[in-house]
Amino acid sequence: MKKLYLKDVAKELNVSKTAVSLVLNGKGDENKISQETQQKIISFVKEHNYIPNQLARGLSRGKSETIGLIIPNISDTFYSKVAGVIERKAKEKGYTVLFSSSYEDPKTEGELIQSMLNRQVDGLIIASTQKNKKEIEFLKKEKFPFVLFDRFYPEHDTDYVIVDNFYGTKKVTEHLLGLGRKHIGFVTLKPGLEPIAQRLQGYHNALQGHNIVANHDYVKEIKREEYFSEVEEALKDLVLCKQPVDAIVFSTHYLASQGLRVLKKLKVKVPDDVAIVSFDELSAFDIVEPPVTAVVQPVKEIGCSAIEILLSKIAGEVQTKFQTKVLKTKLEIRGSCGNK
Amino acid sequence: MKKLYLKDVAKELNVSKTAVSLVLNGKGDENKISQETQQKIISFVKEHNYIPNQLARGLSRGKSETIGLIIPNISDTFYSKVAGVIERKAKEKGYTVLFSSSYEDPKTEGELIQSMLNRQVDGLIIASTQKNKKEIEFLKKEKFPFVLFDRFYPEHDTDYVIVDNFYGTKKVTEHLLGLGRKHIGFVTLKPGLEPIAQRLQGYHNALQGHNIVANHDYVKEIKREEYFSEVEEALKDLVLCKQPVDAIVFSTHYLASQGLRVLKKLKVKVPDDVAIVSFDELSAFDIVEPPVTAVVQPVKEIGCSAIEILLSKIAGEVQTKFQTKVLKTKLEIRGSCGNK
DNA sequence: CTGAAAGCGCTTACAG
DNA sequence: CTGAAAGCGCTTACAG
Repeated sequence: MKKLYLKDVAKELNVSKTAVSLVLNGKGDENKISQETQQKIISFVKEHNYIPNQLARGLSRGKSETIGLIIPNISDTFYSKVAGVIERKAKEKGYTVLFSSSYEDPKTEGELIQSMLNRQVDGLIIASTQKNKKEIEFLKKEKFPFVLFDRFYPEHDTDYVIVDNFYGTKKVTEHLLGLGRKHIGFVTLKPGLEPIAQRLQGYHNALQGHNIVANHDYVKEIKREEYFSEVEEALKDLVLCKQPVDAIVFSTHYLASQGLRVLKKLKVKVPDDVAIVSFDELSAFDIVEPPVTAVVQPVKEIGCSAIEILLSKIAGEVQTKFQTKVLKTKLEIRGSCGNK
Repeated sequence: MKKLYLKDVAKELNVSKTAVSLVLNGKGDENKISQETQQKIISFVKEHNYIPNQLARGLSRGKSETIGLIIPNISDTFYSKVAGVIERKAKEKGYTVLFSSSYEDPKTEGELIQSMLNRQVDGLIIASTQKNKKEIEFLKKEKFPFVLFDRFYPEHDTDYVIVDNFYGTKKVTEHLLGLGRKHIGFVTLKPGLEPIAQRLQGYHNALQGHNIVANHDYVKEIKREEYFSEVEEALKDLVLCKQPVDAIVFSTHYLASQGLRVLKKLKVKVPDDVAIVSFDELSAFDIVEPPVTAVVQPVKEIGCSAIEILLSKIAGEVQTKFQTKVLKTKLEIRGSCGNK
C-alpha cells in the first residue's frame, strides 16, 4: 500500500482531480457533482485511507487549520489545564494546536510569535509576558486574529479573556479580616504583570475598606526565578519579627505551596499562628495540611472563551469592537484560615 | 510594511531567488556565493524581517520541521512536565511541536496519528493507549520515525523510553514490608496498560520475596473514568473490613491523592492505621498530610531521551537495532509510611 | 556565481 | 458535470 495522492485517487476512479478535491471539501453539491460520483469518491478515499497533504492544502488555500498557543510554561498546572481545554475545543472545530512556552522571556515570546506566523497558523492565543508591545501592535496592524488570556496589555485595545483578579484578592482578604486577622501579609511577584498588579490592588482595597493602614513591610515581592529561596527569606521577615503577621495572601499557587513548605519548616502553626490563602488552585490543596483556602480560576471558561473568540475572528465575523471577558473567580474556603 | 516574499527580497537586492534561498538555508558557501552577497542578503532579511513561509518550504522539501506529540492528557501533571522538556529540547533543534491528547481513547489516538501524518510532521512521540497495533504497524512499515514513551507495545519491536515500573513498585513494597507492614493493598487501574501491569508484578514479586501469599482481595482495579468514586469504594473494602490492610500502594498519583482524600474522610489514620505510597509524584506531595512517599519518575530524562532518539531517527542515522531505554525510578521517602 | 524552470500536492476559477 | 491550467511560495538540480 503505497502512499496515495490526489491524482492517484482521480486516476483510479476515472474522474478529475477537481472532482475529487471538490467532493472532499464538501463542495460536491454546490458544483452539481452527481451523488453517485460523490459516493464513489468518498468510499474510495475512506477505504484506501487517502488524506490530503495539509501543507499543500494550506499553501494553496492560504490557511493551515492550525492555531498557535503561546504560554509562559506548559508544565505549570494552570496553563496545562487551559491548554487542555483549548486543544479539546480546537479539535472539535477541526483545528490542531501548535504550542510553545515562552518561559516568561519576552525575546523568546517574540520569536515564537514570528515562528508561528511563518508556520501560517490561522490565529494565536497568547498568555503574554506583557513585554512585547511591538509584536502585539504588529499583529493588530496586520489584522491577524489573536486573543490574549491571563495577561493582557492594559494600554492596548485587544481581545482578551481574563479573570477578576482585583475582586478575587479583595474578597479573600476580606475573608481573612472577617475572621479577625489584622496583620495580613502579601507575598507576590515583582511587578510587571497586570494580573499580579490587580491582585495587589485588591488586597490594598480590602484593607482600606476596613480602615487598616497598609504596612509596607508586609508586602513581599519575589523574583520568580528564585522564588524557592526568596519565599523563605520573605516569610522569615514576616513571621520572625517583632510584629509578625497573622495571615498571608499568596498571589500564585506556587508561592503558596512553597510558603506552606517554609512555614512548616519554621514550625509556624497554620492557621493558629498565621492563616494562609492562595490565589489560584493546586489540585492537592484540599489534602495538604491544613487544606488551603484558594481563589479558584474558572479554567474551563477561560479556555473556552479564548478559543471561541479566536474562532469568531478567524471566521471573519464583523467586529464592532474588541471582545473582552473578565471572568469571576470562586473562593474555595478550606482549613488554612481557621475559624473566628 | 507589507508582507515580504522571497521574490521581493531578490528583486530589492538585484539577486536571484536562488541566491537568497541558498544563503538563507546556509548553503551559500557550498555554492560559492560571495561573502559580500551573503552579507547583503542576511542583513536585508534581518532588517526587513522576512521569514519564509514554512508551508511552502515544507511542501517543497518534504519535511516540516515539526514533530507531533500524542499523549493521553496534556492536563495531567506527568505528561505536561514531559511535554515541557520535549518542547524545550525540540526548539533547541529548530523543531516546533504539535500536540494532541487522546484522552485514552484508541480511536482518537488513531485519528491523531493520521492527522499528524497529514500535517507532515517529521516524527512522532507517543504515549499510547496501547490499542492501536494497526497504526503502530503502519508506522513501522512506512519506516516513519516515531518513539513511544511511558507506554509501549510489548509484542512489537519499536523504539521506546520507559521507566522500570516493576522495580519501582517492588522497591516501594519492600520498603513497606521492611517497616513491618504485612497486609499490603494495591490500588491500581484496570488492566490494559503495560506500565500498570508491570507495577502490579513488582508488587507481587516483593510479596513473594517475603513469602507472603498475595491476598487477591487486596488488589483493587479501578476504572479510570470513574476513579473518583471507585477509589472510595475500593478503600472502604480494604479498610473497613474484618481483616483490614495496614498499607496501600497506589499505582498512579491521582489514585494516591484521591486515596488520601478518602482516607481522611473515613477518619483512617495515615500512617498509623495504614501506610500509603504512590507510584509517580505530585508536586505537593511533600506538603500534604502526611507527606506522601512516592516512586518518582525521571521526567526530564524521559523527555530528553525520547526526543533524542526521535531526532536521531529523523536524521536517518543508521539503526542497527531499535533504541530502547528503561530508566530508573527514585524512591522518595516521606512520612506516609511511618517508622518501624 | 546567476537565472529560468520544474516540482512539492493541493485548490479553484474558467472554459467547455 | 469535467479537465486543463494557473497559482500558493518555496527549494533545487541544471545549464550557462
